[in-house]
Order: sequence, then structure tokens, then C-alpha cells
Amino acid sequence: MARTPLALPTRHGVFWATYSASGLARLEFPPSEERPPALAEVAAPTTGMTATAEWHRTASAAVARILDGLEPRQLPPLDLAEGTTFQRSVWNELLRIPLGQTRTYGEIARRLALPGAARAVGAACGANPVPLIVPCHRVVAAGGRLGGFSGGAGWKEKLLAIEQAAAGFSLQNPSAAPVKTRAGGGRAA
DNA sequence: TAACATTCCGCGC
DNA sequence: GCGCGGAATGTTA
Repeated sequence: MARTPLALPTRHGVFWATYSASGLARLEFPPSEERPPALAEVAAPTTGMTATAEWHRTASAAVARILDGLEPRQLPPLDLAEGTTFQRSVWNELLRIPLGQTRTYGEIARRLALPGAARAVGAACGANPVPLIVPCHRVVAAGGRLGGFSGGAGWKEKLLAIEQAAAGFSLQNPSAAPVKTRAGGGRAA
């Protein structure tokens, strides 16, 4: 049911949102941080007030607020039907993470009563079709490492910085956040 | 069966 | 005490 992707311009670039008959089904990050393609690809649903237009309006506002480090006032309906049961459980947990806070993959796994499934949680995060709105960027690896991110690790770091600054945490972490994307062996702290 | 957006334990420095 | 290497664990295509 994937319809035409709609452009979702923000201060950080143009996102692309795809809607199904049930709601927002997919959200894609801008190709590069400051390269709004912005060619004539902006598909406008000119035919009347479809639900899609309304959802897109809601989604645009939500994304804009998130990128400002604010809690979105309202989320569009999400179409997560494509996910497996396990994946939807994970995504549901992600939606419960307060803005400005983070959880580890292991912690999410433990919340699902599957203490050993940290890696599976990571896989589910990677399969998240609606990043940003389902805050997969708030899930980090144990030991202070950042972990991976589908949209690029740079985005993850950036989003966390925005949220933590807005949430009032001391963003000025002098030396405590070296952001080791990948520590050689694994034992970090 | 192979591949992961991980984690933990054991050892060497 | 810190860092590196390897094995384990659960889900998905």
C-alpha cells in the first residue's frame, strides 16, 4: 500500500514520508546532512483532503518538534503492520523512552523478558521503518558506546545531543563521551 | 543456515 | 584497572 513519498522539509534537511492506508509507514532521513535534493519531486496530494494529507501535516509538526528537542504534541497513526511480533514489541518499548533519555539494547531486551536478546533488539531497531518518531536513536550500546544507526551514526549522535540539551541535561560532557562507535573487543566499562 | 545497530567473561599488560 | 579477543544468545531473511 505504499503510496508516493511526500517531502517533509525540516531545518536539518528534507525527510521523506511514505503513507499506507493505515498511517505513516516509513520515514527516511535526508540523503546527506545539508543537501536538500528539493527537485520537483514534491508530490502533492492535490485531490481533496485525504487522510494522508492530514497525517502528513501531523507528522511534519511532530518531526519538527522532535528536531527541536521537544516532545511531539501529536503523532500520526503509524502503520507498523509489516513488523513481526517481536519487532513491534521492541518498537513499543522504544516509544516509552522519555525524551532526552537513553536505554541500552540489553535493557530493552530485559524489559521484554528476554535478557539474552540484546542483539535481536538491535536488529529490530534496524528494522524500524519510522525512525525519529519511534525513537530508535535513544537506544545505545552498553558501556557508553553509541551503537549503530540506520540513518548514520552521525545522525544518532546529533539527535541525542539535541534532545539532551533541550531536556536540560549537561550536554557539556568534557571528556566522558568519546563516542566509541566500535570498541575492538567489547568490554568497555 | 548465516547475519546482526550486543553483551559478558577471561586474560594480558 | 583498562583494553583486547572470543563465545553466547535471540530473531530474521
